[in-house]
Amino acid sequence: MSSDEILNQAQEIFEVYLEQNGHRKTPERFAILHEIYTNYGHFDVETLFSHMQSGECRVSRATLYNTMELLIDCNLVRKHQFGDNIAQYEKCHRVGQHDHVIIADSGEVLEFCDPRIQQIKATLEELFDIEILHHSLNIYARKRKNK
Amino acid sequence: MSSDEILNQAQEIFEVYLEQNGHRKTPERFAILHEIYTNYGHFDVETLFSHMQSGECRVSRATLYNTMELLIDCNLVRKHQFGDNIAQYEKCHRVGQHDHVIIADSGEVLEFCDPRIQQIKATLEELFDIEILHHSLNIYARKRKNK
DNA sequence: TTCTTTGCAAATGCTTTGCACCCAG
DNA sequence: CTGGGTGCAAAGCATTTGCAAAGAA
Repeated sequence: MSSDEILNQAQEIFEVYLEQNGHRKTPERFAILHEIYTNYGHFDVETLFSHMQSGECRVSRATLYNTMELLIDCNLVRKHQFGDNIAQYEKCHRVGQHDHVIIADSGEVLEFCDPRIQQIKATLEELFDIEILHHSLNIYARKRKNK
Repeated sequence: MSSDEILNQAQEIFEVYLEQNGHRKTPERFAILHEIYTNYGHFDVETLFSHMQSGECRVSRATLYNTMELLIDCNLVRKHQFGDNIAQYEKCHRVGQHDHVIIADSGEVLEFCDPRIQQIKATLEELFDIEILHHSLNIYARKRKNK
């Protein structure tokens, strides 16, 4: 599936979500979705804000924060807190469940997916009699120096 | 090992750490360590602050934040970010590596330890040629309703 | 005495909120 | 039209910082 198709699907999902929840389909909301799905893997609100300031549709920080909540609510975006207190966001439509390796020096974020996580979750659900909603696994590491 | 012994060991570790790194052994620092090791599992700075205000040794928030860094540096305390942007801390001397289940409704924190995490980490170190420093795995769940 | 540490209060930086104006429905 | 949405600026809140005073070495 091309990234255009992914964007289109995301827009459709967002539209349906907005309709079903009685929210208006404003140009700002779609501009934000478009920006996110066109340009980023992981990002923070400030980056998004400054990029969109130099674009055609300028939105305020307030609108960005509002819209992020909507996008999170309809599973088009996920929110992370990687240690510092700047929230990081990530688009997540059709992106398989994965986890993160954060490189200490550079802040670079790698992604991986290990099936053993699912096994652990299954064990926990039984052990604690809980229903797992989601999880976050972050590995903090540094690159090996000696080759 | 009793909790008194754990406290004593922690104090000793802290003392050695302070000496070796040219930090002074102030009463505030030991009062904070004592408060943490006597009273909490997980806690945030504000809780610690207000509890210590009503105690004998009153410390400022600034000192609390400073001291938390020292304690983290010598592995007597760990820092978490469970989603919101209030940092949560946890004492960790002689507490085996473990991870967390956060119950959505109540905010209750359960602990667990699964050896498969270590296996995953070993795999990742090889895969990405990195040296893993630490990790954080948080499972967000809700309690099963029907019994 | 010396120089780190403390405490206070002000500053910072991310995020939220209040409110007047605007526009999707 | 009408009420939800937007932008702006102000407010909130956790955390950090500057600086004078305190006190550990």
